[in-house]
Order: sequence, then structure tokens, then C-alpha cells
Amino acid sequence: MTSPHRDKSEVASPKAEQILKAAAQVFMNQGYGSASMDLVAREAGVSKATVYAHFSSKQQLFAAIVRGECRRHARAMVTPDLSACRVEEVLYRVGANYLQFVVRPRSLAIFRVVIAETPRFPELGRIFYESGPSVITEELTTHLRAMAAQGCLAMEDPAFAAEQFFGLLRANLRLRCLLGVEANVSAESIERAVNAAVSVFLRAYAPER
Amino acid sequence: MTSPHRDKSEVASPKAEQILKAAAQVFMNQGYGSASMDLVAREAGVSKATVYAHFSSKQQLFAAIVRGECRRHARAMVTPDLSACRVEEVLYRVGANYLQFVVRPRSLAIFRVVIAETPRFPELGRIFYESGPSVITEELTTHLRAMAAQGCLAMEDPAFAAEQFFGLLRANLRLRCLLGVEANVSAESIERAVNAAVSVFLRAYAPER
DNA sequence: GTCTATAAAGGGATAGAC
DNA sequence: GTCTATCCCTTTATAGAC
Repeated sequence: MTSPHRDKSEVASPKAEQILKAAAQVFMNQGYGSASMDLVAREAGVSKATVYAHFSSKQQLFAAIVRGECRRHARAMVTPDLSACRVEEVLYRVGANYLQFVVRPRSLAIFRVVIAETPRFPELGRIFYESGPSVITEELTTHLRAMAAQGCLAMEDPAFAAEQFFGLLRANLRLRCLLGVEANVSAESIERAVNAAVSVFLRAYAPER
Repeated sequence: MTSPHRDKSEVASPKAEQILKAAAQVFMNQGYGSASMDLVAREAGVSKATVYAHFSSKQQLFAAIVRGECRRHARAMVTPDLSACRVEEVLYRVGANYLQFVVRPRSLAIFRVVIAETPRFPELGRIFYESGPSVITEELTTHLRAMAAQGCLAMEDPAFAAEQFFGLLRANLRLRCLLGVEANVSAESIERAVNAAVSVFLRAYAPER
């Protein structure tokens, strides 16, 4: 660490970035197995040898892409400025942020390929979980725990309740997106799903009166 | 329809069955793109030419497998003998049946590959949805609607509530299975998830007193 | 229908010039 | 680091014998 640069994997050369960007498209469009390094090179506008100069194998290139997407997820998952919010508002904003994110085409595409390849790349499944679902579940759990301590909510296991909230939120919406049944999710249907999830969650976990 | 046989696709020749069975294993283990017809033939104990004598291409073989699995799903999704049950019991039994099914390794494997290939085989995603999630959602919707009419539940949109119930049920459990974070799901954790989902759902949709 | 053998193309990965 | 050219293997799919 003699240079002021943060990390080699974050400040890659322009060519490496160019390859990563093209490869991400190729892997997400074709799936890992059907994607070819030839196409990656062509899309990146470089030769195949150059691709291999930066990434030692197809597997490593794929891993680099998934890692990069996971970093982006970890950033996107955090909902800003929640500290001073009431219960409903925390749930609503966390929920809307999450649901909008997961139904985006790019999120669906990376999810598809990570899920598909997890049996062959177990590490990537774990990284994905810990960069996305785990991050946001822990964030919500913290808030729920605080609110339960204040008496605004009544629950025994805030972490479990947080997971229930995300399930409630997704309902079958993401499933339909993944299966191509629901092509474009309108802002209205997201808002409706979030409102409905918040409503059910609050009725279920309201303290006894 | 001059023969008593049900359908050519259901009563295939023994060789075709043998090929389908082996191919299902190969596609689920390797993913569509990485699976090879060579391996399918080897696993089936036949020559590659024989595979092509029964299925005209890799794509068609894959489609035949997914269709077959979807038929099995449609059968497995139906929960028997619910007509005379109380609300909790319907929810509990539908939920337990569903959750046990979706965390099974084979269910996860077919889900992975269908999700992954939906962009290239849009029809298969649709078939999958209509054979599994759609079937069971409609089943539960029917029960919820009847109960709402009886006044045991208070909800405006039973179909939407049914989807919420399945989301609540899955929470992050299937996600963890898909991502390899949770290897083997114990019967206890399934029971706990089902009980928790039923409990939340009933508290949220109980009629006003 | 089923096999062996092979065609024709494309796959991942590398050598060597610059 | 980047290219061209190529190695070597596997791929999908088929021809032709039986």
C-alpha cells in the first residue's frame, strides 16, 4: 500500500473496465454457460488475448462481475435518513427503495445468473446474499428492535419479522418479473405493494391495546 | 384419439423416458448452457444419435423437461381435503405443503434453470408460473374469498392477499436456499415459518370486532 | 430405432510478434 | 499490454451401416 489508490479491484485500468462492462452485458444476456469469451472480446472491442491479459479465465471474469454488482447492491440497499422516522415511514421507505431496486431489469438479470450458477460457484451466492438481502434485513432489524424496545411494536424476533416484511413486500411480484409474466412494473403497482405490506405488517405487529 | 392412451407426451417410449430422466439431471446439474448433449447421451446410456432421434434439438429436449416438471408441480401444488377446514387450518396446510415443496433440492434446481433461461425461452417461464405459483394462488384465493364472504376474514382483494401470504411464507427462506446460504431446511424451521406466516396473516386480516 | 463415425462450427486458452 | 493467429478440445447435429 504505497500508493494513495484505494484498491486495485476498484481502480482498474480503463481497458479492464471496458471489458468488465461488456462482459457484464454478455453474461447477463446469455447466461454463464452460453456466454463466450469471443463475444465478450468482440463487445468490448478488444482481442480475446487482451481479455485474458486482464482476467485469467472465464470463471474469474464472471466472479469479478458478480463481485462488482454486489458492491453496487450493498450501496443501493441502504435507505438514507431514517433515523428520525416513525414506524410507518421507516417501513414505507425501506420497502419502496428495496422493491424498486429488485424489479429493475439489471437487478433481475444479475439475480438470474447468480441463482443459476450458485451450485457451481457457491461463494458467489454467499457474497450476493451478504451484499443485498442480508444488508437490508439487518438494517430493518435494527429499526424494528429499537421500536419494539420503545413499545411501538410487539414482536419476539425482530430479525425474523424483518424477513417476513420483505417477503410480504415481494409477494409474487418479483417472481412474475423473473418468469417474464410481468414485463414492466408500474410505479403504481410498486406503491400499492409497499402500502399493502406496511399495512399488514403494522396490523400484525401492533402492540396490544 | 383412436387409442386408449392419454397423450403421446405422457406415454413416451421407454427410451424417451430414459433420456428425459437423464437429461433432467444433466440440465439441473449443469445449467442449460453448460449442459452437453454428449453428457445427456452418456448418462442415459444411449448414443447421441438416439437422443436426436427422439428430440430434434437441445432446445426441444430442454423444453420437454421443463414441461414435464411443470406438470408435476401442478399436481404437487394442490392441497387435498380442504373443503371443511377452518381458516387457520386452510392457511396452515396450504402453507406447509407449498413451503415443503419449494425448498426441496429438485424444486430449487428446476426453479434455477427456468429462471435463468426465461429470457431465451419466454414460453417456459410463463408455463412454469401457470403450473405452480398461479395454481396455488388461485386455490388459496378461492378459499379466502369464501371466508371473506362468511365474515371470518376482512379483505378487499383476496387474490392480492393470497400472494401476500405466499410471500410471507417464503420470507427469505427460499432465497437463502437458492443462494446456497441455507443448505438443508429442517422440518422445524418450516413449521415455524408456516406458523408465523399464518399468525401474521390472521392478525392482519381479522375482521374488526 | 439404434449404433459408430464424422462433419462443421465454436469453445477456452495461449504463443509470439510488436 | 495488445494484437493476430492458432492450438486443441468440445460442441451440436447428421450420415450411413445395421
